[in-house]
Amino acid sequence: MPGNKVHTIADLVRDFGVTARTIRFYEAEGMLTPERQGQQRLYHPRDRVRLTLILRGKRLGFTLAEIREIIDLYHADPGELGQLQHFLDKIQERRDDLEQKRKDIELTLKELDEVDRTCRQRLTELARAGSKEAA
Amino acid sequence: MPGNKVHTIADLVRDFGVTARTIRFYEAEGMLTPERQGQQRLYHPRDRVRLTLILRGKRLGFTLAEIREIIDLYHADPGELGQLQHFLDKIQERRDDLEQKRKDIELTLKELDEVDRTCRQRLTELARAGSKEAA
DNA sequence: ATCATAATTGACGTTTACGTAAACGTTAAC
DNA sequence: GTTAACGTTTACGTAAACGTCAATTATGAT
Repeated sequence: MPGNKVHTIADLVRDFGVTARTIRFYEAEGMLTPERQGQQRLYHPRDRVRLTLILRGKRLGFTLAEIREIIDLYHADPGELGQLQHFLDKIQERRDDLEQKRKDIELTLKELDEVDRTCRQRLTELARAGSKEAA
Repeated sequence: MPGNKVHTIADLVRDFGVTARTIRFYEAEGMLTPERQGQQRLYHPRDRVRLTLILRGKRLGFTLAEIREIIDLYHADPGELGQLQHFLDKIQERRDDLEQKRKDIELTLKELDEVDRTCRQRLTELARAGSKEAA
């Protein structure tokens, strides 16, 4: 149960389906910051959240650098006014990017539906031909 | 005008925003099959379609190998019954994949919206504070 | 004929995102 | 007290997807 506990690296490996190497790599990249108990790493809920975000980003084809930027947006200090406008711009960039991906998905799904239909049609044709042959 | 004409590699570079190296690379990978006129390559509408599909796939984070599979689905010979079922399975895999991406996009967009809202809120706060200060 | 422009080929280089292996340090179990 | 299980560090390796030359070749303009 990933409720409120801390976790070992093996837990994350099990829960997220990635290798320990990968998890340490993300830490080396500054994207995870586990506590240390002597030599061992202890992962807090915060790290699990981040890992979730990282993997989600990966599924969408973002590079780690882009994912880092996105995560930074989430945790960004409000800061001063100029920074804020910059943030808003960054957010809009990401949104445009995601909207593009969404369109790409719709198109691809439509085309796959089309292929699927003709495929099933051909299937029933073959079935009919088969039953005739048998008769 | 990419109507029905054939195109040089420079045309594709211009129209698709990729380098000639990339285009030749895709050909070496068997994903484009331009006609040859002596030494030069001539790209037909078919190649433009494929390039479109390739770039769309890339935006969605698919590897070239995956993109190749998807394109193959589009042009797959109906073949025999066993093949057909296999195709249908492949199609379903891709669909599931795309649905997952869609969910990921929705989540990310929601979170970005959230960040955007708090960002704008902070912005108006700063604006009010600024106007008070001026008074 | 020559010069510029566009295209090709071949080869090596680069970045990203990890994989893999070796050697070492804990802790728990037997 | 040693062996097994788990974790760490260091370092080199690798696959994918091109980038970046450098050396040709063809073509059109002057």
